[in-house]
Amino acid sequence: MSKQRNPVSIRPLDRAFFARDPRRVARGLLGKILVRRDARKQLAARIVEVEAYLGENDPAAHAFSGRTARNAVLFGPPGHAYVYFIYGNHYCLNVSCQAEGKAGCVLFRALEPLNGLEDMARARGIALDGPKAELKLTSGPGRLAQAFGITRARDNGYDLTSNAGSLWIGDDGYRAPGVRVTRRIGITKASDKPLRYLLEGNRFVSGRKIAA
DNA sequence: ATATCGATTATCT
DNA sequence: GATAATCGATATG
Repeated sequence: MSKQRNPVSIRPLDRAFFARDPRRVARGLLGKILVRRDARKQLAARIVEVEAYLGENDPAAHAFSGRTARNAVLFGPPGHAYVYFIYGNHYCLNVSCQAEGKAGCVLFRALEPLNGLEDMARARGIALDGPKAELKLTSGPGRLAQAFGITRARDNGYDLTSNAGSLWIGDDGYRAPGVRVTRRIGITKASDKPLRYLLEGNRFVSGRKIAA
């Protein structure tokens, strides 16, 4: 009778995990799991690509020009969802970091779907034909938000640190194999800084081409 | 295979 | 009035 640990148990990340520099949080989030649970669905997906945004010190960050109605969550406590709407079409999910008044955050760019793939496909409006279709479920910030039903009205400001909630982030003990760091995607300001973190070789990482 | 482009709206200047 | 932390479709080699 050796000590046994349930391999599928997932522990929520606590507030202290997010109360650090966004670069540390971004690295730490790789390999963790985003969970959506409501009456109808149980969605889970492993975090394979993220970007750090450094608050008021970072020209590419939404918080760069100070607090507004839109980015207020970033100036609040760590571990809360910051959801914004972009290009008239897409929602993107971030988690607030650092501390109250320090508006760092991490953008979720790609996930590897683990559970509830059929529900994700339905939310995305696509068919789950083959292994290739899975790649279109959660590879990209807009795609993963749609797959998880994330909207600003529903999720902005939501506390992501409780596994009693409908949206949270957990650790199942998985250890990230290799982490690669590149420039951030799709931004015009401070685009040279190495603040994008991804799991090396993971096929769910967004964007075929990598800018070093 | 990569490149370019239109969609569509909240937010800020 | 311009812009944007994107996506999917279309064009082209």
